[in-house]
Amino acid sequence: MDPHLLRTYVTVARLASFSAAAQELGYTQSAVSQHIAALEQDLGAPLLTRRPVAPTPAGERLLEHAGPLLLRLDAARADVRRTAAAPEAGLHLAVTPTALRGRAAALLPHTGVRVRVLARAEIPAEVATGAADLGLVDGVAAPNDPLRLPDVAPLTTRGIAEEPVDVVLPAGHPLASRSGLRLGDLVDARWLDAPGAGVPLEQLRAAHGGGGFGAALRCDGTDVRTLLTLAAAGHGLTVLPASLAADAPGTVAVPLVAPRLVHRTELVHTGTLRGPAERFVAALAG
Amino acid sequence: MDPHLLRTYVTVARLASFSAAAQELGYTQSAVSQHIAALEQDLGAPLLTRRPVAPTPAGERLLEHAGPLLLRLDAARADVRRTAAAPEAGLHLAVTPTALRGRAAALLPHTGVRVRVLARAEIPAEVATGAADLGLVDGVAAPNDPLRLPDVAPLTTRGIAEEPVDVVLPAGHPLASRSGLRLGDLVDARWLDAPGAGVPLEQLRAAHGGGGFGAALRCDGTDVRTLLTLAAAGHGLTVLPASLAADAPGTVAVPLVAPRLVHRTELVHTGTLRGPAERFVAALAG
DNA sequence: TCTTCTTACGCTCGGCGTAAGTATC
DNA sequence: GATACTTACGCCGAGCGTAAGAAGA
Repeated sequence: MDPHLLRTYVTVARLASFSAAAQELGYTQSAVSQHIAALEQDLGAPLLTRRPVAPTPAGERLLEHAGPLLLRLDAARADVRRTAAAPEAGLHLAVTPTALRGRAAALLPHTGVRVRVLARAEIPAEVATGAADLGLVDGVAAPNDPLRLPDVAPLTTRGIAEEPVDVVLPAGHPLASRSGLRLGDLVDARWLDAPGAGVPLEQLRAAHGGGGFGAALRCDGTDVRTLLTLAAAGHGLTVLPASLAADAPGTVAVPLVAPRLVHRTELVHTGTLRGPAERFVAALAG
Repeated sequence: MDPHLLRTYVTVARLASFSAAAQELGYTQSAVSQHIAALEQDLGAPLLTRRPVAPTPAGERLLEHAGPLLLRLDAARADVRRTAAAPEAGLHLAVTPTALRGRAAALLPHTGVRVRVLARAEIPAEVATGAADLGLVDGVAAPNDPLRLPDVAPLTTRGIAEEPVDVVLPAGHPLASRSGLRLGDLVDARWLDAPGAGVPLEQLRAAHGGGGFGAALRCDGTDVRTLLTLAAAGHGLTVLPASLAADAPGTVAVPLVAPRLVHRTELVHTGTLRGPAERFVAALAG
């Protein structure tokens, strides 16, 4: 299971074509054919049907494994090189849309910072592969409970902030006058599913334990303003950290009182911090 | 980063010797030397000091990555082969010491079953690499909260049982007459650390949020009886599922009432179940 | 001086490209 | 018959072993 062969395989599967994959990878189409044949021989099972080119059941399984594997391989290489290389001058941050606020924002150095806003699930990979020095991720969890992040590599996480969670309702919503809301009362409400910008419904479903939280509208991307616009227009509910939910026009923020949940922000980094990243983390801790 | 080179590297690091690693791997010592040189060139950094042979900082990082990487590689290969191969006749279970009870035990087929009792952390790897068809893992968690298992490969987990958690005290302990105990009152107690046999202190620490739970005595292995003997002798406290804690001689089991925690048992398997494993899971679900 | 890793060198085999073959649409 | 994957074959380089070299204990 040479990583090269694996990479060829995922490319072929993605493009559903040997010749297109060959072109993308800079091989001849013959070489790609030989790669796939070698993999199939090694694993003792056909991985692709030809004409049309599509993964077999065994191939589907391999595809599920291949992504994380190649990612981890990249992460390992990046981590080792970074450990050995001289610390860089700049500071690259990868953050979720609602994670960079408060102390973290205040303590950011004033020069040499680059910030990338990404969806929650992409942050660990970004940090692991060295595309970012530090990640800031947020989400809802039980108090003092760490967030559940995809583990693409051995990363260190540390909670840096917790605050109450508000439910965002359109102004005039029947529940908008309540002083507190229980998640159980909202299981069957219309919800906005915006895993990139807001809190994934999955996390609410997990916190409540079980089903419900059907998505009325799906919103991709990392723009919180759009999410709030949709909430104000009554397309569904969403949750936000209390300090952020307060000043969204056209909406009312009501504290979520049960189950006991907090909006938690975590810092994600590799064990080996140096340069500006190290100073920023030290400042945050001190 | 050829996996072969990686495997050679971890072997050399483990044995702290090129020649010993060569012998173990069936290479000449020259080949091992070339492997390490190739890796170091590829990664652009020295990984080992020679004489004595020990990992450099960069090498330490690589070691952290290498284990999970090679494990995932094994898991991928096993998964693909299993998907393609004919379903096997027997049923291999990998279980933690206190996970195989109740319905799961009752519904087990009467022939062709092999059970291996392992520490919690080893079960996912066992299932992922195909050494077991199914895993049963237990631990404490918030109600309806999934257990946090090391993710070595894309595995499917499903909760199959939850029950109250008891604290096991030696008979005559000052707190033994209480009707319920709060975890917060026990932070500074003497605890038994038996990650293989019982609930890891780490999980209690996480549930309580913060420090404490110092280990008075460490007990390795997967034998619950020994753990209870130690508890009865007053070497420290431990927690167990209520149904199990009740009948341990020389001890008193007191329900843990806060924070709200449950002893949860989960089924771990790959997506592709067949043969006896599939029937067993279906029986458990139905 | 002995042990242990490194380097030199030659051989073999793996892997790529060219080109011919074959199967499907 | 055109398109797209497979197979044949030759070439080059990667990787292994043998053996000589170097460096530390």
